[in-house]
Amino acid sequence: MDNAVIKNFVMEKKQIMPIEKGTVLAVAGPTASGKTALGVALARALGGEIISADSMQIYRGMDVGTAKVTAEEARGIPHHLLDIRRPGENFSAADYQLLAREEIRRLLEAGKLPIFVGGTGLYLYAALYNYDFSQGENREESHKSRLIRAELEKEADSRGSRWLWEELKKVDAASAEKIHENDRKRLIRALEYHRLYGRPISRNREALTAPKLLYPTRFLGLFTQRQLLYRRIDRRVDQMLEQGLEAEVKALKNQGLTLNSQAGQAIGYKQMLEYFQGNTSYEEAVRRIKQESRRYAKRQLTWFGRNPDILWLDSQKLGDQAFVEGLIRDLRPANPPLS
RNA sequence: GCCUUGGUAGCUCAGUCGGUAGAGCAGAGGACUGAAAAUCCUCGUGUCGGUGGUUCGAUUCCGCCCCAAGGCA
Repeated sequence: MDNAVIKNFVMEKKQIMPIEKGTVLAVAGPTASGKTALGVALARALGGEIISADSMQIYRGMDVGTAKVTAEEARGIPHHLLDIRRPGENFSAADYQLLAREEIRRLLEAGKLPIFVGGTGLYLYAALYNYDFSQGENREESHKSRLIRAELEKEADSRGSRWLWEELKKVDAASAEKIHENDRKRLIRALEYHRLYGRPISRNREALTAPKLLYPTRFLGLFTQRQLLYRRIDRRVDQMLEQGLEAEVKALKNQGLTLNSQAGQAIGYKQMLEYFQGNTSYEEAVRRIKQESRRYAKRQLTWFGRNPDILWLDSQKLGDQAFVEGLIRDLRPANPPLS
């Protein structure tokens, strides 16, 4: 009944070695597993700063619904890549990659430990591994890419996604083989890529199958027994409602947040917007928020579960002061020898 | 008390003119290289309310019992 993650859950204390200079730390895990608090604790103890890896916390004004760190929780630790877009603005994994790597460079130069904290797998991997989005093209091209995408979107509407798949097969058989004919988004991206750059998105097969870490990285994952995690998620959604989720979404709606924007797709926001439109009852909206959050957590576990670089920690032990102190002691860089 | 209609997968229900059953939702597993809190794929055995009878064979027909909803007293 329990997921694959538990199989990797063989954390032994002795596996944790002190971090060396130039290392990047990352804390991953499903929603509501305690990443935020652990990140702050590690940052305080190890001289680090946090780089958020969360596709929705980048939006200003989306606070309680995304469980963004509060000033109190941050305890003076700087958090980066939070609140960097207005809801309604678009943002991509490639944008994130660029910004995140900049942050890494900056922090390492300043002698700080960069600590990634977040649950968006693609963002985390885009920053840390050799993911290649063919970034670095100029503005014009990004504009062009948007046009191409809109065009493909239109064609898909009239001809169906099967047609997309046939098109892709003609120009990039390797991708067509990997992408299911119903997976419209990925089909469109693959075609868009080909039309834009004239080469298949699958060109770099080794990087695709065996991604490599770009920095010495210590990857921690938080594991929680499924039932317990679900209970925590349900409870947290209730807390969000108490903390004013409804008012937050209403305010954003008044500022123009809609269901078709990227930000409007966020769990909690989407369902509240639907409720405001009169499509669902309040109770139904709340039920869906909890359910979608649970499903999301499950997908996150699938995403991180197979990663052999991740060292899994039992999130239940995070409440145990001694456990956290022990973890910090193990991670703390060996003191330079008394010269 | 009598009549009617139901009792089938966690939930809502379909179905078997008698050969032990299937959808939706829920749930589980998986994929993921410019939307990723997005997008997509795969997975359905349950004393067919209980009990007796008819039958080679009953969840399906018949009797009785239990439970629920509605109606009549």
